[in-house]
Amino acid sequence: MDTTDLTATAWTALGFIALRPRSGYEIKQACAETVDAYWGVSFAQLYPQLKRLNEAGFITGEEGGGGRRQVIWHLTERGREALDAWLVQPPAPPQLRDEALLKLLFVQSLSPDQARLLIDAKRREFEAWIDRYEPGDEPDLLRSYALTMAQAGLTWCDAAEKTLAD
Amino acid sequence: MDTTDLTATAWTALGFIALRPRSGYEIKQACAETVDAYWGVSFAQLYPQLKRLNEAGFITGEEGGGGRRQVIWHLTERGREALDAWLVQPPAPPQLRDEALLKLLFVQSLSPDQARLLIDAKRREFEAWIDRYEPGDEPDLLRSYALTMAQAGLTWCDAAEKTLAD
DNA sequence: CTCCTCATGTAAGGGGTTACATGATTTA
DNA sequence: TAAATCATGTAACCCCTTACATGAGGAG
Repeated sequence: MDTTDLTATAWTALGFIALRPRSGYEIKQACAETVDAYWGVSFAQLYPQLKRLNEAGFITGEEGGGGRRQVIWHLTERGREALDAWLVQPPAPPQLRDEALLKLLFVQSLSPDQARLLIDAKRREFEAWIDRYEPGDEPDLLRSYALTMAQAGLTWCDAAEKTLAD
Repeated sequence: MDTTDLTATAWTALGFIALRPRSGYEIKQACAETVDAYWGVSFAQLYPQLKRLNEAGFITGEEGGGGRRQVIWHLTERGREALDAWLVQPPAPPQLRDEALLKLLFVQSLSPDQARLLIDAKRREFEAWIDRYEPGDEPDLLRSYALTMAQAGLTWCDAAEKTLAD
């Protein structure tokens, strides 16, 4: 009933369960395949939150039929309502922490060599994104987001190195 | 001596002090003007960390001469060495949490209207970035980073809305 | 028979945010 | 003289991460 103690991780889990019934392990996998880059989820947060979602009556557990022990979570009607209510609330402002950019601020005027190293690090990062979120078959807004940003990042890397060359 | 208990906030403060001597309040201001968007710093973290930097011998405090009570922090030689050592270490991978994108994942196939609202929210965010990091006089790598990303974000918003129109 | 993957959890610690508390000084 | 800004700090809480713990099933 009291949804105040649900963390963002809980809503993430609820969202994936709404797409189709899953185990906690599968939710983690789904995160890794989709929102990984801008939304981290760890088991240590996931399992306790699943328990809370269950207590709140938003999901129900079903023992998996396979040989391995697992619990498949299903969305309840109340869970659907709670999820819909959460989805229409204005999203929290994005939070990011990028140590490379912070360091770049401090070295950009002092040491062009170190600045170049930091830019290289970011370049590899963006290239990894592009590899990872390669264009797929179906149109996916998140995939295209990651790709657009990564491509822009590479453009910035080129420009930044050119700036340093002066 | 023991630098292990210094948080990223401490290194941020040290970096700004290295640029020129400042008070804690001025460090906060400098963050707000530069790294704000991708590196949050709060007073509650800042002041204790300044105390630790002082205990470690990385900075020394000087009572401000003005009417108001304030401490101006100066970088020591050891502080410079520690900062340089930190700067050359490989930067930690960036961490971001964007609730809008998470919600978008869950509504993109179900409710185009809600998806449009989320895209609008991101659009306003990017526009705010562009206003805030308006091109300045001197070439600044961080400013251009923010602007490049914001512009790419707007491009994505347009494309995403077009995708939804189908 | 060993190792990797599947699968679910617990314990401890850490960095960060929000809220609270205080007081002087400038501005309207 | 009231309000906004300057300026420093503390207390409580919260979410997350890392590390640890356990055990079964499949692959080689």
